[in-house]
Amino acid sequence: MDRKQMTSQEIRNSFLDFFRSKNHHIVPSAPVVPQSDPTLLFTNAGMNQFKDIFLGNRKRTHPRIADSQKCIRVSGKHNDLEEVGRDTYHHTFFEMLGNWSFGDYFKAEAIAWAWELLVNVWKLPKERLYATVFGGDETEALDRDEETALMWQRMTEIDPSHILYFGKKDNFWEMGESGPCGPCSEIHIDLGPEYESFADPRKSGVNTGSARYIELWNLVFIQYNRDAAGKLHLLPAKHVDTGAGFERLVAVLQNKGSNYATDLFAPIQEAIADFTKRNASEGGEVQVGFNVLSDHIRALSFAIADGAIPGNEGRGYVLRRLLRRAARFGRVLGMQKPFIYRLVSPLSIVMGGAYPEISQRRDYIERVIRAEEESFNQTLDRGIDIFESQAAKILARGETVFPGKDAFLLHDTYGFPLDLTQLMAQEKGLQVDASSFQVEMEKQRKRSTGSREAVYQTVDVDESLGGSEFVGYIADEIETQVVAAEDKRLILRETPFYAEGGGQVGDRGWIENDHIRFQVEDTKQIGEHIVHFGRLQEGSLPDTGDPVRARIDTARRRATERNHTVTHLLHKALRQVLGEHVHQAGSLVHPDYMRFDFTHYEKVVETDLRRIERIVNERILENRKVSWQMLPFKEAVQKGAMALFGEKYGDTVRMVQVADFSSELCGGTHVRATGEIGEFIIISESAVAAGIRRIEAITGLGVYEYLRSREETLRLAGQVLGCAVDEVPQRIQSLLEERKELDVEVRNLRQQSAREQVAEILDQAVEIADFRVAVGRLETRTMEDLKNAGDRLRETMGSGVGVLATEIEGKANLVCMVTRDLVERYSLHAGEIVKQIARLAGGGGGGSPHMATAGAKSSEKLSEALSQVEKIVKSAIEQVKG
RNA sequence: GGGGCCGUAGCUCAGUUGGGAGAGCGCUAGAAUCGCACUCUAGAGGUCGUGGGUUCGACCCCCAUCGGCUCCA
Repeated sequence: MDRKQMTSQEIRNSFLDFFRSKNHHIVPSAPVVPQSDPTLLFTNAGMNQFKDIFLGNRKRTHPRIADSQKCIRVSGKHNDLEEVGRDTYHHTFFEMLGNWSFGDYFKAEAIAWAWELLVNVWKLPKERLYATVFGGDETEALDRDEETALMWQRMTEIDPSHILYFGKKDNFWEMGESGPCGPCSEIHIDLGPEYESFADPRKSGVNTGSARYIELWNLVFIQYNRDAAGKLHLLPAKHVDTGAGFERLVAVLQNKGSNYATDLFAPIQEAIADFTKRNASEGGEVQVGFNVLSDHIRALSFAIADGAIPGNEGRGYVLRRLLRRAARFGRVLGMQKPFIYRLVSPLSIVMGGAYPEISQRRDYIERVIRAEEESFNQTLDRGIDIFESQAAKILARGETVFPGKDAFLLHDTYGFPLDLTQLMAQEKGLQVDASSFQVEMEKQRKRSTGSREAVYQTVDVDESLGGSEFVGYIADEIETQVVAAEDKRLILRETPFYAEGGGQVGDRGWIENDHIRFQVEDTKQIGEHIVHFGRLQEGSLPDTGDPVRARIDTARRRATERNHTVTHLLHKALRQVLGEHVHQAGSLVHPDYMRFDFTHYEKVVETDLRRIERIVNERILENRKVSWQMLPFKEAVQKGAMALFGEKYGDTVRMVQVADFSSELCGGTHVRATGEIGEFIIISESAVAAGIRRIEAITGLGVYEYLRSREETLRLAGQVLGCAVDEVPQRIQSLLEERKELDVEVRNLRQQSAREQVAEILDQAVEIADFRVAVGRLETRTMEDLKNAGDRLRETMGSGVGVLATEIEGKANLVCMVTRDLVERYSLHAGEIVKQIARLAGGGGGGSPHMATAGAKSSEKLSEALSQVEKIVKSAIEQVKG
């Protein structure tokens, strides 16, 4: 093949340039961590960010769009994590090139352009290209997609014998259980016989799993909507959704047999070779290790850059698993200490150009990865300890099998990987029972098969009335019309209600007219509609078009605004005091308080907190003007507006400014001038996760109430202590000291009293055989005292049995002592003796041979029981003698 | 979302049918030394994660809850 070799960067750009020339609007990649889709762990396909358009929840902004989308896939039917790194083309992180038509062009253009780009621009040999077409499905009553096949023949120079039909599994695309779907057409390339992975080439071909034929591009023609019942309906507007796996494309265009050999991975692999002094060409597990590390570092870095953090659930747990798998292969390469974080640097060189978040957040990504590597080492150390003691037991029994159950326990409870267990077992000459391990694993899978189906919320709206214009920046109430009404949900043409977003909670309030009164409890955005959730207090559900007055709870909104604006002040103050590495990592703006999460590697010291608090309060006192404007994204960034990483912004953005101090992109509502905030205090500073701190604070009347209640508490303390408020700490100090002295004194007195009482009881002791039995009641306050008295008795009586009793809160308490010599000589057992006494008193007890305690609910029969002690001891001795 | 394990002294952890809260390291003081380290002796330090319940009695059993670790989705 004669072709100028393009770099990956050039290939990416040429794709975008090509579609730009076909009137496509180029958009940036959405974050890999979805901001507003809880059904999705990670962005896993190019179409994710356009889902709402397909569902009809959001209007298109452009009829034609193209982009390169970063994606992460770690589980799913064709993506087993354990396989990544073992072949040449599966990845956890990949880029998906795509072009879209929203109700604009359809099959013909999609096919023609794909062909043009592959053959004319990228110069791929046309005789090696194949096209697959949907072959119909009887159960769905769908015909063969002959239209598409015909277009391939007419519009391209493809070899007609290379047009192949496949079934629903390969050539019918669906988003989920329900929703938009349609047939698709894939383009595959034959890399040549040298890539054949089957012994018998006759079995090989497109869609057989042979490494020789690989898919380059999938063109999806969305023309149906599957309803909840599973039935297909033709869509009024047809869409095109295409996806080309970037890494494969680069491998093909750069003539490499493996994605890992392309310039996307090579620099990372070189760095690995440099650190480990090993070489991927050694093959086997070493090569797999190189692949795994260079793959996983991409997924980890991009996810962390977009705001995800390793943790123990959800997407955080996915990251943790990726890192641990990488670390495990690091060990294969002889690396015991953290080093994976050092791969962020070569990655940033490769990808930093196309995705600046990687180079900009490099330090932070490295810190997060390193911390996680260190924590994994701890997990391993713990696992090794457990394995060693387990293995020692097995060896001691002379066995050679390490039970699968134990291996599973190590894996399940302590996170110790099976292959490590196997390796360590081997070194000790043990064999892990892998099949019973798998049995346990299967049980666990069955246990947790909690079906979680994706639920897509949609709303039916009469589009002719327009819908959901937010006017809340300037108005608290407005006369408008109902656009849609459902049980507990209302949509208006215009609304002053702020929908939950950007950390700010949704507004509450009322929607009413002469006939109805609807109380709004929360406001949320679904697609492009602002939905008012609440309940009808009066009247019945309004009709579409009915006039209503919408009115927010202004007191609540004003309080929320104070907390929102102060978030911006705090953000800026944090950066001034702690440094520019501080980035917002989440926030909650509530009427009662605000919560602000930000990136910072250590606890914020008290003096810094006070400085931050002071800066914010100074800005409040200066009563600076707060203003906002809509402007193009690029312009806003040029003006120095702070944008959040991982946040998806449109072309035009809203910039909120606090005069000469802060400037942020933000859709939330704010006070008009900082003076409205009143006052600001930080309530707490804490850790959320490694590298993320959280500040909680309050403003306005909240501060007043907080300080008032503190003041009241302090005042009460002073009152109780009988001193001035200022003297409270001192007073407490001296009281504590006094208390300590009294404690000592009381203890001495009690001991003295116990000594006297014990001496008296000892005087009245009875001789049995060659020892004494002392029985008596005394006055003590606690069980502790009684036990101490017992100790005293045993120490002074030399050889004997002592039973002491007391009454505490109406209950009988007993303690029985037997001196050591009697325990040995007569096998006397204090526990047994006390049990019998307690039974007589209507209670229970027990203990060790030399000391035991017992009790009963009432002390009524106590004296009677004590009178039997002598008898009980005697019979105990006789049993031994006899 | 469903499981498993763990929260005991400043740190690492023991604590076995429910019957007096422990060890090692660290800390303080003393002995020894010219001084330090080592050593020896003594001591301080515990709401046994939190809240309920069962029991005469709970670190231990039951329920709830919070936090950490971990596996599966």
